[in-house]
Amino acid sequence: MPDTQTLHAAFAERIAAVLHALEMEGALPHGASTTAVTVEPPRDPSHGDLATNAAMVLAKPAATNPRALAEKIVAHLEKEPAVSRAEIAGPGFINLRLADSVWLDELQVIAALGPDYGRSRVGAGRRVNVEYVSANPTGPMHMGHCRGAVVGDALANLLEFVGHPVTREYYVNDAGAQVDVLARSAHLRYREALGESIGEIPEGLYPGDYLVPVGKVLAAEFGDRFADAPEGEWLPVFKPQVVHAMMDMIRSDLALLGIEHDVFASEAELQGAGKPAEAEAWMRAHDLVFDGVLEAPKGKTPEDWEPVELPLFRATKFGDDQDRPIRKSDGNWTYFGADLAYHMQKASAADELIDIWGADHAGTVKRIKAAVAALAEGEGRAIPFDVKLVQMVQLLRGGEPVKMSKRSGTFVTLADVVREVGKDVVRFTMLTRKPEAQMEFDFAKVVEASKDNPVFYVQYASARIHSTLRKAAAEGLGPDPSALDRLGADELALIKQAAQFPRLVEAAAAAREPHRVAFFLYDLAAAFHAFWNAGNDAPEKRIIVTQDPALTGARLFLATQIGQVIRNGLALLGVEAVEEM
RNA sequence: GCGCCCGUAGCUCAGCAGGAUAGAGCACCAGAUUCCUAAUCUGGGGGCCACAGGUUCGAAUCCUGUCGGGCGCACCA
Repeated sequence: MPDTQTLHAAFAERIAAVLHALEMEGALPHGASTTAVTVEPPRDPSHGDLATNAAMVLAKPAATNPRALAEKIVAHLEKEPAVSRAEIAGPGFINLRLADSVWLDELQVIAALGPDYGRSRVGAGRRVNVEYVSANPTGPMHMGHCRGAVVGDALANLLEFVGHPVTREYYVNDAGAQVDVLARSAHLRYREALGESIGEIPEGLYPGDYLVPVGKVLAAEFGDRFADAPEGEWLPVFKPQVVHAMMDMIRSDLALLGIEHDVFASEAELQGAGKPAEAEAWMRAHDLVFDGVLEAPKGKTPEDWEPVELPLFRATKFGDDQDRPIRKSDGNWTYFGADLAYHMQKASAADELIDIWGADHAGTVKRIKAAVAALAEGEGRAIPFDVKLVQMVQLLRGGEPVKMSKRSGTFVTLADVVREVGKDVVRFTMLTRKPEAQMEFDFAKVVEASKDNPVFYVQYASARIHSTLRKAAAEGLGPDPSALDRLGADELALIKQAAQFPRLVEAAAAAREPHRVAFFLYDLAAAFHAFWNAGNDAPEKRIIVTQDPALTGARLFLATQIGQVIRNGLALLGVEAVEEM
């Protein structure tokens, strides 16, 4: 079953076989490196369906010139039945044109594999842990979290699709000072629920209304027992409860986007289980942590700077600018100290790690990468680790910036946005820009029903295909592959474009760039619309040609498979393919 | 002062682990279209890929430096 063999991979193998044959003939030296040989579709379709640089790369080791070598390669390739033409071009490229049957067969492959078309095994079962969102559990999700959530989720989908077992993980920062603030804020709401007039929420506490119901729950559970009690009594009781309530809220916000994590890792539990201490011991045993004194920061020295001896991780040994403290002078773990232990924990159950962070955390990338590198060195195994930084999203409404401030509690929540424009629009839009570039999200534009709006444009292609199928069915016509040879050049071009999907998926997964799928879909939708539009002027080019059922069947079959590829691509993005609009 | 990201058409952005003449959309220009397969279509102009070096058969892509923009630089999270 060639379910993992993409068309392009198959041809890459055939070309490799040709090179091997040439080696046996003595035209190529034994053991010449072929790693630089590429087999890929040329940018300009007039150059053919596939091109290889083999002759250029291997000319030097073969002690000949590229064109001479190319001729030998071409002689072999021309014998391949699937190759209709092989020619030498430019400095020594070999351009291949594939037989039409190859593409028509690919259409059948799409039909046979359905939702699995594009699935691959290149991930080879390597376990990947993708940590994303990880918003502090101090309030509802707002739009600042949205992009990372979508990018992380789509990336997880993509990695799964190419054969990685994926763990979707959320790190809950429930051990720091901000959750104390949260618990204090909740305590105020608790007193409010007991009938006390609390007035303005004091500076430094969370003012959001979302804590009101939490206060009521606490009041119902504890009565007035903690109303006037010292903080030391209620804080340890309130904190886990409030965090739990926040996480419930966050989970339901994420569910609106169709996001569900496999693991919620609690920083407090991690610390409670002594993981940071274990990590420190391991690091000390490997001479990766030592007691030392930090230099004052260069450039701007804080007034209250004083040298203190702290346990430091040797981050500089792994490319960071500074060694990093893992514990504070009060003995508590630093955020980094806990995070280091957390990454060790993740690495113990995965072969590769990916973190999706907001760009505001860019400054801490080096230290965590250093930590994982140190772990890898200590364990003597490679631990591939990527930190993807996601830039902030500027919210606009008709071109005007939407201001939000967490302090005043007027931030735009994710739930509001999803309610206003819909999950699919949010998800797709977040993927229409590479994550490391800033983007704008304009409420007016993302719901526009026009060609300028990629979400609409792709969805419309899907809807159009389905409406055509419905119309055909009403006339007693349906997809039928028995006369695919009736399809012409325009149709073949469309198939060729759709057939790039498996290759694109692998490339997007390898580069960890799910946005490539969104761009691919936009291009494919554009090609389909152009195909469709040809029928406006020339009725014989329409998909449904009532007087020619055989041709109609073939075109409906084609349209169905294009729709399948669009559906598969959208599924990776977590967007549903609509059947009508 | 240092680090990270970005710099591609007037604007918003792609550019597939280095490939052939750098691509889309918007805007602009010129045509077509009132058709019903609703939410237009076809074509065109427009570029020193920020700049300068380097690596090599070949660079928007990799390396170094410069300039410009954004973000970050605590024992914070």
